[in-house]
Parts: sequence; C-alpha cells; structure tokens
Amino acid sequence: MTRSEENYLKTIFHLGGGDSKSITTNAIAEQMETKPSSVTDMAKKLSEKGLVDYVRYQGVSLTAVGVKTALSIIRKHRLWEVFLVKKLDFTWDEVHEVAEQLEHIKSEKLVDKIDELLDFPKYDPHGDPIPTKDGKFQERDEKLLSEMPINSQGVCVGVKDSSVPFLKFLDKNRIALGNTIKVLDKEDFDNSLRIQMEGKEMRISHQIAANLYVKKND
Amino acid sequence: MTRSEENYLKTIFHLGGGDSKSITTNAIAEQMETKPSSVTDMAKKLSEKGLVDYVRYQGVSLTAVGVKTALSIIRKHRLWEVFLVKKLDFTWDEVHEVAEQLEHIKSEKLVDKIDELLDFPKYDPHGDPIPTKDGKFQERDEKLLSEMPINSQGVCVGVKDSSVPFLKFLDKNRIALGNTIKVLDKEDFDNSLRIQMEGKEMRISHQIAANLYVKKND
DNA sequence: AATTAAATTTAGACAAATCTAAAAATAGAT
DNA sequence: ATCTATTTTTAGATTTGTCTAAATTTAATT
Ligand SMILES: [Mn+2]
Ligand SMILES: [Mn+2]
Ligand SMILES: [Mn+2]
Ligand SMILES: [Mn+2]
Repeated sequence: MTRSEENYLKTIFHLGGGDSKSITTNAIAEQMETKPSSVTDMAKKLSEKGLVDYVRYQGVSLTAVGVKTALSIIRKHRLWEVFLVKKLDFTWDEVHEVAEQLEHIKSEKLVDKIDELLDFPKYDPHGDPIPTKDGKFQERDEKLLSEMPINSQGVCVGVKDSSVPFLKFLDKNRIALGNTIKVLDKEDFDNSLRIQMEGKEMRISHQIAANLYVKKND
Repeated sequence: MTRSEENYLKTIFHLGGGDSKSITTNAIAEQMETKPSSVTDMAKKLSEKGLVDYVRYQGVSLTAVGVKTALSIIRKHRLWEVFLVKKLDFTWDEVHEVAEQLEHIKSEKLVDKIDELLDFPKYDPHGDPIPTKDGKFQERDEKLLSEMPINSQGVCVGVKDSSVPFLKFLDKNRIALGNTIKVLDKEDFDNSLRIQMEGKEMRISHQIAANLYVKKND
C-alpha cells in the first residue's frame, strides 16, 4: 500500500464508494485536486489489486477489502486527531493537516496503543465517528440544525463542513460541540434561525445551521 | 525536503559528515542499503540545494544548513522513540522502526508539543542524546565498558549497537540503562569481564562490553 | 437517428528515485 | 612511472505517480 493508494481509497470511501455505489473519476479528481486521467490510471491499479471494482467509463466502487482498508486509514486519521487535541492541546482547526500525514504511519501496535491511551474514543474532534478495529461505526441519531423543528432541543455533536475557516468562525462565536441548543424561531425570508445556545440567545444564518449536526433530545 | 533527501542527510551526519569530513558515496550506499550510483545522483541534488558540499570522486560533507536539517530529523526520531517507550509502553527494541517513519512528519508544533509532553528529555531510550531545538547536543562524559579500568564504577547510560538482537539480549540478561556497574576483573585470554551489576556478579564477553556506554563515577 | 456536449480514457511525456552495465578516475603496488 | 584493482561516475532503463492533448465513449438534445 503506497501513500497515494491509501489516499485514493479514503477519498472513494468519503464519496460514498463503500456502498457499492459507483464513483466517477471526475468526482475523485475534483476531491483530490488532481486530473481525471491520473484517477483512471490509479483505478486500474487498485482494480488489479482487488481493492476497487472498476468498469471503464462507469467509475469505481470499493470491494470489501477496499472498504476495510479505507476504514483502517480513517480510523487512524481520526484517532490521531483526538490525540492531537486531547494530549497535545491542538485546536480542532489545526489537526486535520497533521493527521493527513500521521494516518499513513504503518504500525498496528501504534494505533492500538494510541486508542488505548485515549480511552477508546468514539468520535473525533469534529464529531465524526471513529471506526473500531474491525471496521464498525458508532451510529448516532443526529440531524442538521437547519432541519430541526421549532422548539426542539438537542446537543451540538458535529460539523458537516470541517474547513479551517468554518471551525474558526464557530470558535469566534462560542459555538462548540457539546453545547445545548434550542431552536426558537425560523425566518422564512433567509432561512436564518433564532436559537438558544447554552442559555444565550443568538441568530444563526442558514449556511451555518446547515453545517452543524445536532443530536435531538427525545 | 523529500523523505529520501532527509534520509540521506541523516545518514551522512551519522557517518560523521557533520564535521566537514568527507563521506564517500560507497559508505553512504552501504549504510543505506542502496547503490553508489544512486548516492551520486542524490549528492548532486543535495549539493544543488546547498545542503551538502560535493566534490566529484571525493565524497560529500554537510553544509551548515545540512547539519541543521539533519539534527532536526534526528531530534524528531529520538523524541518519538522516547514517546513510544514512555507513553505507549513500547520496548526499546520496537521503537526504531516506527520512529523511522514518524521522523518525517512535518509539523514544528507537533515536535515541540511532544517534547513538552515528555518533559524535555535529554536522551532517547538507547541513551543517545536528543538535540535541542537549536541543534545543541547534551554532551556526556561516557566511555565503553570495555575501556573501563578494573575496580572502576559507573552507571550504564547507553548502547553503541542498538540492533534488535543486541537489545533483546540485554533484556534477557537483565542489563538495562541506569544499572550500576563495577568492573571486578578482566580476562586476558578473551578480554571478557567479570562485573558486578546492581549488586549481582556476572561475566560479560568483550563483544558486549564494547557496545555498552558507561558513565564513570568520579 | 443524428448531432453535439460532456465525461472518460488513451497515448505520450515528465520528474523523482532507483537500478545495471559501461566508462572514467583514483589509489595502491610493483 | 606504469599497471592494476577499486572506487566512483555516467548513460540509459525502470517504476510510480503525475500531467497534457488527443481520441473515444457516453449522455443529452434536437
Ligand atoms: Mn480530518
Ligand atoms: Mn476529523
Ligand atoms: Mn532509532
Ligand atoms: Mn535511538
């Protein structure tokens, strides 16, 4: 497994190729900021290795082995992100770049020990679930804040967009995972929301609300 | 800086190329288990970049920038080794392989935070000094056990050979860094030693004694 | 069904890092 | 000083991953 192969598998998984859905070379190229022709080359190679199913002009999807491999890389990525935040005081907007490198370190013992050191976390700093060693996800009943009905309550558990600017924006506005949220009102005009967060009332644009995951209280 | 370039700089440094001593392409090739012709190619590239001085048929030595770069990689390598032992319960014979990968992770903040987490260690698990951020070494007055006079005493502080077999041998024979050592007798015939280690008397071959560093008591 | 636009693949090139085999330079020994 | 063995470099090939430009296939539109 080269680093490049690992990155392709991860990207295909993130684009939904884990559910035998066919992902186009164009989509992969765009996501990876590379050229479609490069993706075609790699599709052939990964297909040779039995990691993806590839049909010319139709796109690729992950095989069972491909899914397993992708999940192990995602597991490493997210565990390292937790490590950086919990043990080294990185902020949640700094960890992704470093985790992109650390996820390629080859040592099963290292991953397992980091997992143990962190007390087997289930979610990463952005609220994304960490696959277990055998590739199982911790499912969670969450929905986007923008889809919560008026007067419903919940806890902020994740971000959909985990870009640096968005994360910094959230920090600046004191919006953090774990905060309690109540939807007070929706503005029809621009779909903005009036919410109560940790007791304090505030207004939030639709773009923000559509990128925050909330676990609804029963 | 590619990973390969970093490995060349590190190797040249370990072969003594940091003191403007010229290291031959053959020596580098042997150490890195590669071919002399590959080393020549890289020597040219590193020379272009101002990291080594290279004279055809004469070998290479590190420039000031080259030394600085090599030291920063060695610093990372050794800090990661300490991390693996102290925080993740790796044994001292397991860490080198993983550190070979981790030393190439690019994040100044990561190294500094690991350093801080470990409380700024001065030596790695094999007793090798860890360069400071500005490239200074912790010098230590140590000598090989094989060169200690009879009746002298000291503390075992490092290994010269840090191969897996040697480290495992030391474990098996309860020889560890930090142990107190007194030289009781030398056997002229095979240069073996009779020593007292942590109070217990034992016999040690020359080959072992010539690979153990001891800090002599005054 | 034919035409056109878009997506995808192929063909050929390139950079990085390596290798093999041949050529050149150096160092050692007569 | 010349020869010889060794070291080192060059030249050319290979692999991996990428790119551009041209060709092909597919999908959409008339
Ligand atoms: Mn990430
Ligand atoms: Mn994340
Ligand atoms: Mn090491
Ligand atoms: Mn070491």
